[in-house]
Amino acid sequence: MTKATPPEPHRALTLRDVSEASGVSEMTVSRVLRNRGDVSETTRARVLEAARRLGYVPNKIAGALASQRVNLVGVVIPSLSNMVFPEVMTGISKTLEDTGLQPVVGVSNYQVDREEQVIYEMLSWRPSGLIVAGLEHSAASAAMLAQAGIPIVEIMDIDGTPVDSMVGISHRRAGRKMAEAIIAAGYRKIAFLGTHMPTNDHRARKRLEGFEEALAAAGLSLVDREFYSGGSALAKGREMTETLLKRRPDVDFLYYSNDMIGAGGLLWCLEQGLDVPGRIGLAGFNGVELLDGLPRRLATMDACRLETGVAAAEIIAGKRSSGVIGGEVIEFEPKLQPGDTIRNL
Amino acid sequence: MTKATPPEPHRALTLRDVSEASGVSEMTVSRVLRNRGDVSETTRARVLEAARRLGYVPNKIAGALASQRVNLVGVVIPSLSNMVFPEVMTGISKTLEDTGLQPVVGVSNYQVDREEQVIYEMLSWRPSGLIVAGLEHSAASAAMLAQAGIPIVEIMDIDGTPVDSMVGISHRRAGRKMAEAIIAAGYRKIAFLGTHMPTNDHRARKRLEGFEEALAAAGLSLVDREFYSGGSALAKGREMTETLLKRRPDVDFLYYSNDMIGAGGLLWCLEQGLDVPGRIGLAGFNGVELLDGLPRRLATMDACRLETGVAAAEIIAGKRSSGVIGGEVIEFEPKLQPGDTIRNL
DNA sequence: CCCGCTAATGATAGCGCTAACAGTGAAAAC
DNA sequence: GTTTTCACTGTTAGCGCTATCATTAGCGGG
Repeated sequence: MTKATPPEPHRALTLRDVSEASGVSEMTVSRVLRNRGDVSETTRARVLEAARRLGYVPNKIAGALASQRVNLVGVVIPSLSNMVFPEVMTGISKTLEDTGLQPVVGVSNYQVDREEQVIYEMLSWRPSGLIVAGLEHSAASAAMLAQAGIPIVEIMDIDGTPVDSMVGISHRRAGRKMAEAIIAAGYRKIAFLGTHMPTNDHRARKRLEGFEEALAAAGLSLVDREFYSGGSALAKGREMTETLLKRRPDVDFLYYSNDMIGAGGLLWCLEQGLDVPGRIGLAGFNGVELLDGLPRRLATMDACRLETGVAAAEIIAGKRSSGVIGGEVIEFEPKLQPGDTIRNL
Repeated sequence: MTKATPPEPHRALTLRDVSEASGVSEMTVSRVLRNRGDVSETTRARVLEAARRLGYVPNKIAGALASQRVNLVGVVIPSLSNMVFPEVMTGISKTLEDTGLQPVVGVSNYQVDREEQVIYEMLSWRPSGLIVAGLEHSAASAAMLAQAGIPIVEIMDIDGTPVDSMVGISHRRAGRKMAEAIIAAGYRKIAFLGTHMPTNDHRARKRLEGFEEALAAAGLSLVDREFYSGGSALAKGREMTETLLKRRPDVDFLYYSNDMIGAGGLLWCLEQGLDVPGRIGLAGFNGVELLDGLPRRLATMDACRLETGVAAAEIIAGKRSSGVIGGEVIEFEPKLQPGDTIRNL
């Protein structure tokens, strides 16, 4: 801890400073800096030079208040650390890039009350739109969203009723589809491994519900299940798989609630020399990039995260002029990626 | 795309609406909503009830302009998708939680000009402080930061001169330390595998420089090197390792610029039945959680990301009253985690 | 030579909130 | 009874910018 360069104490610069330095009115400076209205080339050059020389940075707070326009789009997601939301963010950022809108991220940690705070905080900055992960919110959150008077897009789940618009896949249907593929491949003693329920991960829950529905429709039911929470997902997948297979050696398929624990399980099975997918099959969910590097490719189901981000951002940016002004519903079709861990049909 | 509940067109509520609904002045409403100054219990209750009933959300734009205070802390990082920045964010968020400050993330994609834009955008919202990853910025960025008049903390690298404060580890030293451990363990034909240089990943570059310095000091030099860019890091690690070992079968140590490609390499080596760490040793960098689930634990070096986030946030929040007002320098000591892929000394 | 027009610039009035100060009434002190 | 005090509430004046309208100069046409 030593002393370095202490920043000089500065009164923050305002339009007036630039205006005085360039000999024109504040209004003209404002016009130059925003490229709005007619300004002569010479004035423009003089103003820009002065602004640059002084190191002027406009005050958007004042600008936003005066113009009643804020170029921000709030994005409320449960977590940054599980690889799935960053990809949605990529889609959002890319789409917003050429619209002058800027995404602002808030993280709710899968907690309803935290989400409520984040939404409140975001709305208090009067953004141009809000993208929220999931359809399940506290009553207060839902009320705020409905009242906000801006486009709201709920993403990554469409099994429910949106406040305004929604974009994503049906997790219930994704679970069903996976179960059908597994059954069709001839597996019968199927177990589930996932995050500890009931968490507030509604999407994982719906997936499992859909999965069990499809099993039931085929006269089957889950043979066993194993849950975890916290820790390294890869390591947990490994442990859970070992535990479960020790308990029920007859199981012939392991359905994981996400790819990370699935990858852990796959590594364990391969180490044990188990015949995958002959003796036992495995499948995860999400289609994370990581899987490409595994010794064998885990069967999974793509959640269309990039597309979801893109479509959500398009709705906010008004790029998707379908005539409808709000309340759009866009469903993507999750694609099964059979990989190498499920028998060929 | 169907029609759902269209949000009713609302004129946004203001303090005046709440004030009229509760029969007190706007000022009193403001006081209640901010818990500031003396307000009688009965008035407070009336105001809160009215605010709640109307669904009032304060306008922070106006509040910030009037009070000249913004409870935002800008965080500028190169990427969200490589697992390392989310952990820094965790440290920042947790530390800021009870200070009333809110982190706002901006992503620069390892591009200098993009970083400049993001910094400009952030500063234009007049945040209470700014946390920026790295010490290398464009001249314009550096000037803006120096002028901003708010605490600036550059993180994750201390090999250079900060604008104001800096927190992190010395990557040069981390590279050196790893090289020394490898040499001490008796490895002599050492190769490097990493991201394609020169990227704008200055930290990886400095690590390699330190690494080569230490090799040189022991009379050694890199036997070979291999670079990649883009794609699944795990898969790339696998490919690069194969390529490199086919080219130079005599190599006895592989130093990876990050854990993800290291993990890919490790998986490949194990599949090939190579004797790790006897015949060949491996090491990565970063200490990602993922590694815990691998069949063998990759040697790595912890970058103290959580601590870095915490300390940076503390500086901004003024929690670290070391007497010094700015220009703090906090260095963390990267810890070697030998794992199972480097011979015991 | 005046009119009408356009291009360029300036003056004025807020945006919705809060800091700072100015009351107000009732209880406490003299 | 009068003054002081204190707890509470209201009034005023901006914060730094932009929307809107007003003004000026320049210029070609009749």
